[in-house]
Amino acid sequence: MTRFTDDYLLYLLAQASSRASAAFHKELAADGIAVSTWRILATLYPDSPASIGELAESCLAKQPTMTRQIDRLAAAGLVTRNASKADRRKVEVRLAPAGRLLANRLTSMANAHEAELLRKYSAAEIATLKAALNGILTG
Amino acid sequence: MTRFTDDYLLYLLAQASSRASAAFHKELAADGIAVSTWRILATLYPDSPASIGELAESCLAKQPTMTRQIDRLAAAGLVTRNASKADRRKVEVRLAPAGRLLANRLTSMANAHEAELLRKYSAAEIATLKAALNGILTG
DNA sequence: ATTGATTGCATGAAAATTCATTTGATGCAA
DNA sequence: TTGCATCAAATGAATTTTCATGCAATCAAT
Repeated sequence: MTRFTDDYLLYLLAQASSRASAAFHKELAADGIAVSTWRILATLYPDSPASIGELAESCLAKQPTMTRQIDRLAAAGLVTRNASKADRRKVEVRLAPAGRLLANRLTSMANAHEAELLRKYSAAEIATLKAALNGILTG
Repeated sequence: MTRFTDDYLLYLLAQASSRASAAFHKELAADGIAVSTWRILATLYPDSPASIGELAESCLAKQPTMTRQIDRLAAAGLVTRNASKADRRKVEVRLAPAGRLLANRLTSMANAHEAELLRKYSAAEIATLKAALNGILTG
């Protein structure tokens, strides 16, 4: 008897996401960088400010988690946090110079890793996969 | 300027996985079922015993986390835990009757949710997506 | 069989995440 | 305006997860 998960798309997606990221996450760990930190920097890079709520959604975390992550990154001088001009309830988070520098390095690593991961696929296959994933996101 | 993440495959994968599962996870929450519980039951269903380590990998958790999850599920009477005959270091976890009953209900819900999610795609598109994801897993 | 290394799981302590709630800001209707 | 519902973020408490480590079973080599 086969397992239920063998043909369950959501399981496949979660496993694929986890395994595809594993090698890169190991590189991050070797650099002492938490995955959550990487996600925040990647979201803000190169110059896209975001609110706490937007960061939480982008980084797959809850809002209180993100508030505390930004506490840490701000204390470390990687991001700045300012009340939004338009709506003072919102916090506008953006990369500080040190954060942009780090993000620049990490995104290079990420691009290299992605290229390696996709090396065995054709451009058409990759485009198909990305389109399908985007379809799930927008559907 | 676009965001780095806009075209980064690993981000796309993680987001797609999270969003595709969100609706079903909400159903689980309404039933008072933790996602981690669901993953364990789904892995064991219908009758596939697994070790703590195998469950951890299948459920995207670390081994100590899984030990504690199984503590809870065993206490709740949903799974049994026995030393493996072949290798007494290993713990053989399997569904208890109550767990199988629950898993049966949840997998039905999961199948219905997946069907709904995939309704707008053709069989060929779905096959392509699954093949690509499997490629990532085995690559 | 004995030694030494490895594997699988358990567990105490620490860290990260989340829940529930609060606080302050905004928008809207009367 | 005033009052009220809503929204964004912060925060204390509790839960969950993870790290570091320990222990017992197995394996490999002699």
